[in-house]
Amino acid sequence: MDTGASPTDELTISAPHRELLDQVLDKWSLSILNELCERPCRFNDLRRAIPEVSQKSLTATLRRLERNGIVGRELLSSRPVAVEYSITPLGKTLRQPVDVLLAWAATRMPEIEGARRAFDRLER
Amino acid sequence: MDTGASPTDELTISAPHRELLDQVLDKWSLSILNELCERPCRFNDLRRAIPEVSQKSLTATLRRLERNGIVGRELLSSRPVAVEYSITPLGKTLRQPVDVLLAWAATRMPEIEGARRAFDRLER
DNA sequence: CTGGATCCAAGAGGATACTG
DNA sequence: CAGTATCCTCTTGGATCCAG
Repeated sequence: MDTGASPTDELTISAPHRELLDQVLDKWSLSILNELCERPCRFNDLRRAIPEVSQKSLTATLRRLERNGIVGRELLSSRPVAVEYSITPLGKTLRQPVDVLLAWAATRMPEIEGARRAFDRLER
Repeated sequence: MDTGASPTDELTISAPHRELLDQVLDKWSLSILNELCERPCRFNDLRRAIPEVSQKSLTATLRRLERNGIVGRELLSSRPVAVEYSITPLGKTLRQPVDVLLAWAATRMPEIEGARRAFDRLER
């Protein structure tokens, strides 16, 4: 495997890409994706699974993910309204890149914590 | 090394990891990394390279990246003060995961724009 | 049960002025 | 040149109440 990066610069970042990643990698999206990758969930299932998120933020995040085609929303019944959220095929393709990122975070965390301590020590 | 996590959920997200990714993938970090991956830069070089960022945000982002060991800061002279920012070895390890993410964004962008249009059409 | 509407507090971030 | 300090605005997000 070639880690030598592309000869030119694959890393160039455009505004639309930045915006997309902002929408998809925001504070709660990863936790939601994590839940929905395991099983479809109703609204309150997600609230229970991620207790720190407020109802408002959960609604907003789900709407955003739905708009971007990452999660699907299905009306199940309509008397005591039931809604089921699930991951879409497109959403599943996001998992591998995110896993790479999480793996990086996990591996490098000790180094980074060391850097933080060194920085804080000097800066004080 | 196995931390005891089940083999199927690599995607589990912990608070420290989330926080780390927030610090390192925020609005301006990717553009800064992009510049510094090509060459070390002085403060105003970066301002010119990324005209949309304010001085305040640039300072804050550089400080944060420096604290996390992603960029280095070197005082060059001291009469008309000169400072050079550069990517660290740790910072370079971030490039591959970010590239994977950007590649995802680039390939999936058409699909996502389609999803957005469909959503907006129905919701209106 | 799902989620819209409203109010409010806290933080992010821009503009400007000033300093070593 | 490379910031720091201040002010001020705008957004984000929590809490609460209400509706289909």
